[in-house]
Amino acid sequence: MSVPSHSGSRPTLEDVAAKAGVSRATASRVLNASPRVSPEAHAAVTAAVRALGYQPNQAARALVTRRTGAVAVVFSEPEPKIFDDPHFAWLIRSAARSLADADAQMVLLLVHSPEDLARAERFLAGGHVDGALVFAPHKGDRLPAVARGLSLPVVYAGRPWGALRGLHLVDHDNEGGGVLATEHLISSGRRRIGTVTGPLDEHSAVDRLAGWRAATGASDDDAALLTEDGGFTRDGGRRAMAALLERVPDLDAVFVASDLMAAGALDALRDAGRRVPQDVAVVGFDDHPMIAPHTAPPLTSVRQDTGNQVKHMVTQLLRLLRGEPIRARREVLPTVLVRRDSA
Amino acid sequence: MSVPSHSGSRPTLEDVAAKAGVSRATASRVLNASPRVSPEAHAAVTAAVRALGYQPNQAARALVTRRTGAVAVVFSEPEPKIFDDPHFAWLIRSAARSLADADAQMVLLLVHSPEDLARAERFLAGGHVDGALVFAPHKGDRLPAVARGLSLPVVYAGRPWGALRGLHLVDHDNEGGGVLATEHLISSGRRRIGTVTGPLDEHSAVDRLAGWRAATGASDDDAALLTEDGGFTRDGGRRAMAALLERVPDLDAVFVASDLMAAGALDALRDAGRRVPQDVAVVGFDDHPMIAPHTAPPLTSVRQDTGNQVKHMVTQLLRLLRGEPIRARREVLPTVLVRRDSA
DNA sequence: ATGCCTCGTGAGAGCGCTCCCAACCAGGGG
DNA sequence: CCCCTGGTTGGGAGCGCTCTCACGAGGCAT
Repeated sequence: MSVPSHSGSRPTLEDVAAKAGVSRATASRVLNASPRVSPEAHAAVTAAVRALGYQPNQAARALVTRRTGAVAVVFSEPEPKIFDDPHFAWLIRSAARSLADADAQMVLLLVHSPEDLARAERFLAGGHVDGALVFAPHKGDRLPAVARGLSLPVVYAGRPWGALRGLHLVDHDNEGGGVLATEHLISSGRRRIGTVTGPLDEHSAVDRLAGWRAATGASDDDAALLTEDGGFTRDGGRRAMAALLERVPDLDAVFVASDLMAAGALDALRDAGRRVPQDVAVVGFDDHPMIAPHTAPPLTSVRQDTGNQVKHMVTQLLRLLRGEPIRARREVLPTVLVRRDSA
Repeated sequence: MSVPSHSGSRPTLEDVAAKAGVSRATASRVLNASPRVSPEAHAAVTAAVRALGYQPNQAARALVTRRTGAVAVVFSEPEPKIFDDPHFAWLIRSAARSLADADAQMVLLLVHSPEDLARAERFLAGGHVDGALVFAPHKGDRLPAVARGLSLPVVYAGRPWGALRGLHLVDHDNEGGGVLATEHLISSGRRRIGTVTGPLDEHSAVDRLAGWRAATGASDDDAALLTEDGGFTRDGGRRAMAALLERVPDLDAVFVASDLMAAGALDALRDAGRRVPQDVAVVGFDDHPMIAPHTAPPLTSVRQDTGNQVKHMVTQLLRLLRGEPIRARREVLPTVLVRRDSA
């Protein structure tokens, strides 16, 4: 039964080769754009591919090349967070675009629970993907440790907790951004500058706070007084702002470590009857396109270019996959201040 | 060179079999939970798997089984939409959860442009996935036609445009929901009831409008007067509400076809100095957990259970994949009215 | 004319897995 | 005592592809 092509199923490379009158090897060369193929053979194979509607079998290809062409994008965050915070939508979108541009498939893994983690580990170890982009900012998250044991190329967003040796990551200059924001407030004459921080189990939150601290030169006592955790949520920002206002009535400026929290802070300020920026100046962080330009008043904010960050992560991962020596294991992207009306 | 296991690379089934002292076939049987394996062989293989840290090679498995264990989730929407509208975050999250529960991998495809469409087609045709969940509500979208030519099991969210023959889909009872909302307004004594619709190139928007029309029994003239397109965006909802208010000053109720638009409509009503619900009663649609309970006043809304819809889509797709006869090609999920304070 | 290199090509060996088929080893009935 | 049955096992083919290797044909220098 050496039937060359059973009409029912998808055509194989064998069928293409037969139709083009060349060997399977030559057909494969054409498909993989090998240089050493005669123009005639190339034309014949191309025509056969088109005529047959041939599509390479990815599983067969992956089996021999040991490459799947897919990349996992892993978010390790509590479930509500990932889906309230518009920042994540932005990250997912950026990842989708960057990976599509690189012709890599994006496999999305959302890790909320220990079971999810076990599932993700199994998946990542299973050879389904060539590498992974990991978003796991929280202290105590087991994902980085798990990923490390996997011998899978991984690039992190921001600094994960724990040992950084040998990790590849793309971070933003969070501390520099905090300095930028705070110095802007100082140079516009503000004297009593508070800050609403993110959860301090995330490096980004810690670093932004450090920037504020460095720029204000606050004493330990002042820092304790002028700092309030807003948990990177809108409600948290509102509550933190209200608390700050109560504790420090003469506050005339605040650096809020995310735009989402800043939106909440603006609500709190409005409720308290403070005018922005006349009574209290506000600087946010992220320059989120869906938030910063649309608050009342529009928010002065530290821009972190999320799309760019993800693009760098993809670039770094692709380099890793190609086995190229990587320029910098840890990339730190700059942040800039975008001035609007709130400060 | 018949070296059984080269220590550098991942262990293969061959290695497991050797270590367990059985044949590759028996080892395979254990892994695939075949019944006809002796307890001893089973134990030996299980132990070997654990000892070696064996992970099946998915590519090899996919090559022979012709199954990848992955499902594509395709969103065909203009880029801004997918990422402003919290509804999409909700959909993605639901899909991630349902597919994870089904032990299927989720490959996310975002289609914004013709190039994206071509890429998606190539991907879907390439045998990377066993099936697809498609969200392509807009009239004129080429995706459903493309998908149809692919001989890939597909389940749609809502009714796509074009011929429905042979399509599998899970929809909500949008018209019924529109009736529910409007009758609630009527029964609470409202007489002049307008509606803010979604873009009428989506069936869901058309159906909700039809529900309003059926319940009000509006004449063509009245329908034209009392209807305004809000485009399923917050700003659109605000503008539509403002337009309606201007055109029909004695309006005392409005059915807004999405919560996001309803939030905008509430802004417009506030701007116009109308009290809700005293002057104008408002009913939304979606009962989105991030919006409806948090507006001022909290929104009475028609609940459509998105998580449930996606779960049904996954169930239907899995059935399709197993080759089981499918109960209903077109499932229509009920909607219920959730009363809060806005109507 | 002879050697050598380059170029295009085909044969064939796998990649790691599943699954068909035949072989095997009991034990029980004829 | 032999055959048959039923459960368990291993051999081996084959999924569709890539890639190494060897080979023939031509071009150039010797």
